[in-house]
Parts: sequence; structure tokens; C-alpha cells
Amino acid sequence: MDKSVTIKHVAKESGYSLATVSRVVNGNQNVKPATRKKVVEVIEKLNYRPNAIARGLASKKTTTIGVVIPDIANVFFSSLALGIDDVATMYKYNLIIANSDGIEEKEVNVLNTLLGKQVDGIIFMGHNLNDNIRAEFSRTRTPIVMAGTIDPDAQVASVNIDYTAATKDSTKKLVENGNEKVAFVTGPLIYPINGKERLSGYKQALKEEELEFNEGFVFEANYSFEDGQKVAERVHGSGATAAVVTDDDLAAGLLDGLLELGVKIPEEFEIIASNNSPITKMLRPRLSSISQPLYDLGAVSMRLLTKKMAGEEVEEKSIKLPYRIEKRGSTK
Amino acid sequence: MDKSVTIKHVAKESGYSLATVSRVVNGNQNVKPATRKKVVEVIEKLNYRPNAIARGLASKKTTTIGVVIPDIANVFFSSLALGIDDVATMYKYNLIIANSDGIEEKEVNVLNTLLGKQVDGIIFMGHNLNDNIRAEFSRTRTPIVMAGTIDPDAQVASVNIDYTAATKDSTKKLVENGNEKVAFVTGPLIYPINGKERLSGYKQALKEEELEFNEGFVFEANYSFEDGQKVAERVHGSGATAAVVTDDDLAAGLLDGLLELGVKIPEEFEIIASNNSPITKMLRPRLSSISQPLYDLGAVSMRLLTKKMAGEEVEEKSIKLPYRIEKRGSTK
DNA sequence: TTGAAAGCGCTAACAT
DNA sequence: ATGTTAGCGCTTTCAA
Repeated sequence: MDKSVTIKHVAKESGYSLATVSRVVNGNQNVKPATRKKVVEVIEKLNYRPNAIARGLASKKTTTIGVVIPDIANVFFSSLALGIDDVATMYKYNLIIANSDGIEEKEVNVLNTLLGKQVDGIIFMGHNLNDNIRAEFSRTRTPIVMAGTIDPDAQVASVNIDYTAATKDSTKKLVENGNEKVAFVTGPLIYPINGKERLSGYKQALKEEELEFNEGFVFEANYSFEDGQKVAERVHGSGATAAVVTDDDLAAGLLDGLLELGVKIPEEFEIIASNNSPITKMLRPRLSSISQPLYDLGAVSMRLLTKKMAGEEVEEKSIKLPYRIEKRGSTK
Repeated sequence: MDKSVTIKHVAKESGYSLATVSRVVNGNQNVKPATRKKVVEVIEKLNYRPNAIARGLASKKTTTIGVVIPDIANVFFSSLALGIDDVATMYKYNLIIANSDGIEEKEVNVLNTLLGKQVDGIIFMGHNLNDNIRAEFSRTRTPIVMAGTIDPDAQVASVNIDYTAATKDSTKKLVENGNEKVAFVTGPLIYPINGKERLSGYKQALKEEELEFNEGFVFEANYSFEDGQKVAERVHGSGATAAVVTDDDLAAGLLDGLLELGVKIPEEFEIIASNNSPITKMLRPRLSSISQPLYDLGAVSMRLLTKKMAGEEVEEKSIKLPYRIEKRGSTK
């Protein structure tokens, strides 16, 4: 089989040296066209395929990027991954994607595996960035970019939207629609994206609208449809007439739970979701949502990584992409 | 940095040879415990991390699996990927995931890249298996397993459910519920999974129920919510009172379109979807659906691949996993 | 139980 | 424009 065809065979068969064949394979210009032609012919005849591993060892470049992802089956992250992949492909990189389940120990683990595999760069996605991870980051010279992931200390390069501002805008919108009691239905507050960024956006909005912050309107839950359903009764019972929800599945569950209680949406209760994922457009009523450019978040992260890998000094460490609020049926 | 710590440094620092250090790293038993201990200490002290690339070159194993996926942001495939990843991790393999967009040319392309990277095995997911791909498959000795992907000729190892039987069951169920006109709303018929497997299941059901097959009840569309919405009017206009839909997004769109037309679900129209993805449980009414064990499909594929990589001769080439029909609100 | 040495397949100076 | 050669960091006989 072609399993064993190496550059040596091609060299021998074509009558040229290893170096020349290597040049042809790598598109080096210092090769006479006639030579190139002959070599290419032999390559095709022998069905030679360069061994990327050997190449990687010799050149210290693997054209492979490591991607740490908390859950590949989660639309939010897989959408980012799609953007990452497209740009990576554009730059001839492949992706080693490693699931971390969002568990710190696994994150450290896969990070080390990826570094062992000599990836040229790493894109990290996670819910929060703890010290262990940060320690690993600082132990390597491999360029790293975080996508859709908050670094409270802004040490590592990252690409995000301004979650604080987005949440603030959403909250204000709901207040302006006439709701004096706006609930904040959030994923785990230990994740900085919720506990820091979004919560402070929510508070800022209340302040600017001259409303009191009230802990009773903050509902913490997991990112899931079921949790949304479960929390619906309490949210409704609190007297709130609107909610900013930090996750789409959670928002979908809340919607479902409220409808189950006979609450009219948006007449009696308004909802704004956070990721503008496909389900927001499939539910009835459609969910209004903060629209994050997920694909772009991934794409820009990867683009940034290529720059860092090329050794370009990047001035802007924390890139913020623009967001919108997509008005649909769940708000007035 | 630890970037340059190699096995040589460890050997020198510990006073042992390369071979011994290598043995320690690889858990070889022929090492005196005392020696092992010393070497391990040096490894930790120096923060040595074996270079997987060099190892791959020397050992001809990369502990990396190539995964070809048509769309990583599609729940169906990303759920499979999750199963693949879990089992891969269990066996200490990493995944290079390459998006093919379901385009033949790219599939061939990424396949070659993966082989060039000396992956130890390949999991292929696609909509259909054309001759080009099959040709590539037969040119390599790298083990390959197809996940959730039909090979009409059953040449390549694959893991699926019995789509024909599942579609037949669904159709019969609808007929038994009293529907004499059951529509078949399908993704592209050029995909064997639709054009061969599912369509023939649909036909078989009609035959067994002594109903005529009528092309007018077959609606071809793309796998998307929008296409479902668009086709709703035609489906309803055809006089059909139920539909088997080969994709969940498509089914969701059909549901939405029908509701828009004022059709009562399930009283006036019943729907059975095909993938039991999360959205089937989020819509109102909930979509009844064929339930494929997506995660398992991936997990079993990967498990099968490990066997093939270990050189075990696998008797069963086409593994069929069990399916169920999940009854929910969209059927009576 | 340990070590020496020959590669794995390729790239990248350095020569010519 | 082409060739020679010394590695890249590791595994793996083969000896000792």
C-alpha cells in the first residue's frame, strides 16, 4: 500500500535528492520547472503523501491547533467551533478538539495533552478561568486565545461581547417597556460571565432607571430547559413581570413553564434570552434575545491566534465584538 | 521555559540512559523501582513533557483519531461526536475533528489531510458515501468506521439504527391512528439514508397497511426549519393528515407552519420527527419522534474502531443499534 | 535491569 | 538550481 511510500522513494525514483523533492512538496521556488514536473509525476505515480508527523518533528510546526471545549454538543460552543474551524482551514490548520466537560481537572489534563502533541496554538473555551488553568497557561510559550470565555483579570487574550453592556441594555429595555420588577434568571453565579459581567449589567440598569436592586428577583439555575421550567413558578410568584435570562435553553424552559401556568407572553410577562441560538426562532412566541455573533466570536479568536502564532504583537488583548438585541415575540 | 526539556535532559540529569527514561515514561516493567523513582523525580523537577510528535514518528502511533463531520454545529452530528470523544478519551486517544460541510471535494480533502497526519484511525460521518470517498477508503490501511452514515453497499464498517424499520414503524403508527393519507417529508432524496432506507420503510408500511403509494405525498426539502415552514402549506393542501419527517429542524418548521395555518396538532394533523433532539422536547406541542441513541451511535463507532485498530477481526460490519418511538404531543 | 545505537521521515542550513 | 548532511525527540532492537 501507499503506507510506506516516503520521500526517499520519490527521490530515488525521480533521480533527484531528498532536498529537491522536499522543495517541490513545499512549493519552494528554487526548482526548475522541468524538475518540478518530473518530481510531481513521480509523486502521483507512487501516490506519495508527506508524513506530517515527520514534518512536524523536523520543522517544529504541526499546523494543528488545540481546542478546549466544555461541551461539544452545546450549540453555543459548537457554533464557536464552527467559526474557529473555518478560519483554521483557511490558514491550513487542523483542529484537535478536546472536551473538558467544564471540569477543572480535565481542563488541565487536556491542556497538557494538547501541549504534548505540540499544537501550534490553543483556543480555550470554558465557563470560568481558575488559577490552575492560568498557571498552565503561563508555563507554556504556545500562543493561547480564549473564545467566549471571560478572564476576570484580562491576562489572556480573549474574544467576547460586552456581556455587562448587553445585559444592561436588555434590562433597561424591559424597564422601559413598563416593567418595574424585572427578574434576572441566571446560570451559575460562580461563572464570572454571570456573577460578574452580567449581574453588574443588571444592577447598573436598575440604578440608571432608579429602581432598587432586590435579591429576591435574582434566580440562579443551571443552563437547562428543565431548570427553566422549574424556576418558572417562583419567578412568577415573585411578582416579576419580565426577565433577562442568561441562557437560551433556560429561557426556553422558563417560557414553557410560564405558558403552563397560563401566563400570557408577552402581555403579562416579557422575556429576553441571551444567545440568539436557533431555538429562539423556533418557539412560539419567538424569544427576543441578545444576539451574539457566535460564529464570528470563534472566527475572530482563531484569526487572533494566527497573529499571535506569527509573532505579531497584538495590542488589543480583550476584543469585544458588537452585539444586538433581537426583538421578537417575547417582548412588547 | 519547559519548551525545550527533552528526554536527553532527563537522562543526563538523572544519570540514566535515554532508554531507561523512555521505559519509565512508558510504564515498562523492566525498571528497578528505585530507578523509576529517581527518574520520575527528575521528570517532575524539570517539568518534562514527552513530545508526542517525536513519539509518533518513532513508534508509528499517534494516539490520534481523525473525525470527518459534515457540520459540527448540527446537534445530530455533535451528539455523535460527544459519544466518540468520550470513548476515545477512555482509550487515550485525541480527536482531530475536520468539518467537511458535507461537500464531496472537502471530504476527500480532509480525509487526505488526516491520513497525512498519521491518525491511527478514522471515523467518518457524512450524508452519502460516493465513489470518490470509497476509493480513498480503499487506498489506505488506516482503519475506518462510519458513524450514523449509510453505506448502500455495506463495504465499510458502520454503526447506525435500522432507518428503514424505524420509518416503517412510524408510518404504520400514523396509519393505525386513523390517517389514510400520511405524508413523507424528507431531506434530500439523493442521500441514501432518505432515498433508500427511509423511503423504502415508508413504502413498506403503506403496502402492509394496504394503502397506495402516492408520489404526491412525498415532500422533499432541506434539513432546515425554514424549509419546514415553507412546505407546510403544500403538505396541508395535499390533504395529508399526518407526516413522518426525517429531520427535527424540518419537523419543527412544519409544525410551526401548520400552526400558523391554524391547523390543530395533533387533532387535525400528526407529526413524527426522526432524531429526538432536544428541541422535540421544547416545542409546544412536544414532537413525537423516533429516538436514535445518538451518543451511543458515536460511542459504539469509536469502540468498534479501537477493535479494528487492535487488529481484531470484526465479524459484524454493519452494527444496528436499537431505536424507539417516543410518543409526545404531536401524535394522538 | 540497563545502555548503545540505529532509525522513524522530514526540514533546513550549508555547499556546490 | 540541486545535493549533502545533520539533526528534530523519541522508540526499539540488540547487547551486555
